[in-house]
Amino acid sequence: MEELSKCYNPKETEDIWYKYWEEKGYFSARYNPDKKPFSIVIPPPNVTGILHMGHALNDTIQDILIRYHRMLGYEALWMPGTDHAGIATQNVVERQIAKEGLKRQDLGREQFLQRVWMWKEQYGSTIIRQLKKLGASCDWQRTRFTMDEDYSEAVVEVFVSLYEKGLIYQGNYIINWCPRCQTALSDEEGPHHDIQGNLYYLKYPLKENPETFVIVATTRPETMLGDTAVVVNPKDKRYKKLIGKTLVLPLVNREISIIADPLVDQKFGTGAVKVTPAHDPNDYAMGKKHNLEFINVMYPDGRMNEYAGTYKDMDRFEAREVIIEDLREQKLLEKIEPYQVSARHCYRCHTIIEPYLSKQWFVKMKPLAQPGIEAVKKGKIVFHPKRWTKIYLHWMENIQDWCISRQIWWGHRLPVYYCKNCLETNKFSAQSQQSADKTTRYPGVIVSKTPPQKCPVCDSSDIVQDEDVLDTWFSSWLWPFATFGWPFTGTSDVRKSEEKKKELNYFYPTAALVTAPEIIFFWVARMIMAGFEFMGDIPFKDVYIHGTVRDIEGKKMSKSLGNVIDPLEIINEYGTDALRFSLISITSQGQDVFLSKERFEQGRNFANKIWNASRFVMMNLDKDIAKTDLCVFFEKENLDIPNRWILSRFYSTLKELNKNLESYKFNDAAGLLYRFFWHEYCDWYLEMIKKDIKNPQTQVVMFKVLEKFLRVIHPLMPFISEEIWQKLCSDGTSIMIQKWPHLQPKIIDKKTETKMNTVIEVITTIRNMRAELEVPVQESIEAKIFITNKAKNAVLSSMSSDIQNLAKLSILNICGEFQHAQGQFVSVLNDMHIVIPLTGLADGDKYRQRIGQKIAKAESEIKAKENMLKNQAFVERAPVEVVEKEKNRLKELTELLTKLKAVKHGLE
RNA sequence: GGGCUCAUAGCUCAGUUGGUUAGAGCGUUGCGUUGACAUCGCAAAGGUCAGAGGUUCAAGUCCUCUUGGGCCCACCA
Repeated sequence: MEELSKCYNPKETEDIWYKYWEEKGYFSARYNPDKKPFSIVIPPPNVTGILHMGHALNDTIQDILIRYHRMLGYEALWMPGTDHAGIATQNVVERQIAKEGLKRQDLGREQFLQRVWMWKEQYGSTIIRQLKKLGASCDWQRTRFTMDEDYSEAVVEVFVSLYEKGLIYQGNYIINWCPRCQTALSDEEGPHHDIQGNLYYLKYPLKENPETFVIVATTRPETMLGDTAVVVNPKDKRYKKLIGKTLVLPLVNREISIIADPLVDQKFGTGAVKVTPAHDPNDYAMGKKHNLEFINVMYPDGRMNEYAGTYKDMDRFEAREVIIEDLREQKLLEKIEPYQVSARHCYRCHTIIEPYLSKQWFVKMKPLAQPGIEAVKKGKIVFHPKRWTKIYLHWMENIQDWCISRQIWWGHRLPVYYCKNCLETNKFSAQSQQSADKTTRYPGVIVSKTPPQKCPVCDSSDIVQDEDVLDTWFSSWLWPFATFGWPFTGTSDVRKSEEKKKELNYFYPTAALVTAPEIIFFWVARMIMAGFEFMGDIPFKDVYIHGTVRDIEGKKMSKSLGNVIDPLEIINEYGTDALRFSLISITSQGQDVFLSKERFEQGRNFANKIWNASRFVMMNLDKDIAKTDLCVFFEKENLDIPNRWILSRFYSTLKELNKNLESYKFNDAAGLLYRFFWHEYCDWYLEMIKKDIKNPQTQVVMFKVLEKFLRVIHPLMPFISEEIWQKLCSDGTSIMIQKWPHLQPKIIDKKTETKMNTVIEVITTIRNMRAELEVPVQESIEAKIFITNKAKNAVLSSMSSDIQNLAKLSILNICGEFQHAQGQFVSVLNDMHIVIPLTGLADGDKYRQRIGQKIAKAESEIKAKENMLKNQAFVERAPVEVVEKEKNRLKELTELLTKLKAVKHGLE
């Protein structure tokens, strides 16, 4: 065994051990029929990602689960990888080329994509390197990327399969359009946020009588240029007579009619609603229902188009201002009221989304959701904490179709091809889109896994591929099985693909999915749907949802707010184990995590404590002690109280620890280990055995408990546990591959724990008395303990030298019946009197006061208990044990009070 | 509009199915550095558990309402 330096220095060891683990292949997992599988797929971080606290928390939890199960003897696989993150990555590269004064259109699709791949090669593994710093024990050889060739095959397979089942369709609908990213988005990608806007009341003149108006209220007046009707409630008396009449739309002078629909709320605004079918989902539905015209008045970039007349080329918000001014001039503006509007925003660039009519591809979700709903209801998939179940189910039960086409370049291109000839031929013929036949459902549209050489309908070879790419989540939702190589079409090597299938069967379904609440809909729910659809089974059994990492003020950590605490900085300053331990210990079940830098000191201090205690043990440990078998040793039953106690405490702790880890209570696990090691092993056990440290039984127990502690702390603090393990138990193997300690219920010994508690209480009481008497630590004093209980007397007698040591006593007498005497300081501890002679010590003012306080407290408690027991209802209705307990407690209190009073009396 | 979540010591938070005297870390106060650790030790102070009502023999814990934070969902122009 080597000398250890005085402080734990994480920087010197972490990288070395990480490299060692990786080189030894300890992270890799493969098909192994002799072991049970335990697998987790990482929520793939964006390739553009850099490690933030959210990742640090998320991945620490997963690493704990993986390391724990690996030690339990499972074949533990943690599947790593990154997500191509369509819009996010495209934005990053666009910004990069913007520095060269270029737009992606300047480069053209192919060249631009080349630049993205270059970027990915250069920076795409940043987050992987950072995960390694965190100690993540992923099977890196398997690292997947959602744009890998074989992964792309999975995406195509899925698209074609869903299309053939009729679950993917194309159509013109109002979708969420980001004018900045210039792409369609799914509903999930356009979260609602309130903005302060206005409700504008516009006057639309009646054709037959331009001096009378219908007043409509709108929050987006610029859309009025595309209005094709005004709708009122048929029951609305104000407008009944006007239904069917014609209005002249101001500014554009187009005639629109007044129609009636019961959906209109008479109480809102004026009760008359302008209808812009091409710019609002409700209006769209209204337009469909009443056969209205759809007039799109904007370009994709949010500027007004040729249908906007004189407002052409103005930005939508500029147009809003100008239109309002123009209406005001024409006296067609009734009023403007401030109004809070809830508007969707692009989740990538936060631009206000424009509901926009366009032709997109959609997935029919209702049929896919059904098995996912049942699985959760039946408990085949369990959310932790439970409350997310409801949120998941609510979303699944109200699921909307998923817009999956994106008008960007970076991503999986749709496996959709167009036969120009067919498109041309069918242009003017009214085509039924209801056809069940996948080849004729959309004339001219060919959906195919491989690019078709010629059109199956007309044989033309004038075929082009759809320009759009798929939503990133359309590839992510396949992650739990596509990462294993599904659908295994890529290789012609049959044996290899058989092997891959075997692996998938072995590791799928995965054990748990660990993630933050933000992506339950984006990802978790969709993975469940894809799992059922393509694997016929759940993708994971447990979903553990942890909290969001926030700053100390409760704000979400984000770069733009500048409130981030960089995990790498913490690693640099305090060490990885400190980061991991601190993060875990403040994460209670799914509650958000409020972080400040100081929190990491606790982790660092704990690491240092482990380090120094280990150093102490190693300095005092005889060689070869490691070989002694603890069990045999324990069987002899000749262990003294401290040794029995610490063993019992270890196994008691282990029992709780196992429970906590199984139920995802990581903060409890961390707290348990912290308290055990610091306050039991170090504060009491090591202090107690110091005086006789060469005692052979102590040597063994001291070593064994430390060694086992290192194993159980390893999943939380992998580096320091390895570093010490290597020095303490140097048989050349890593702690990573050791067995998790086997629970030994026989060693849990509550009697010994009780005995030791008595000793601890006695010592604490004497220390307290010393402090009150202001006796310096160096000064040894005399003390007596009076106890009539023979068993307790025996315990204290056998431990008297320990008590003397830890309470710094020169003489300790353990006697029977308490005798009152003058000039002594007496404390009453349960059934014991603890006495310090006052000769040469400060007078007992403080002490007299203290006794008075204790008497008052005992009296008030006794009164409460007496009242409780006098209460007939309590005695009759409470369980017998509880009543018994209260009676005993009252008895104890009464005895205590008698003693306290006697002591006080003796003082006077 | 609907839903979730939080409010416990000066600060940040634990507190299982209701059952003795409500816990931890940090901070505060006092004492302490000859050999594991000052990233430390010993001891202490500090709480009418947000407010009101209810259920119960018994409420920090269950129910209702109120107040104040945070979050999510939602087609009311």
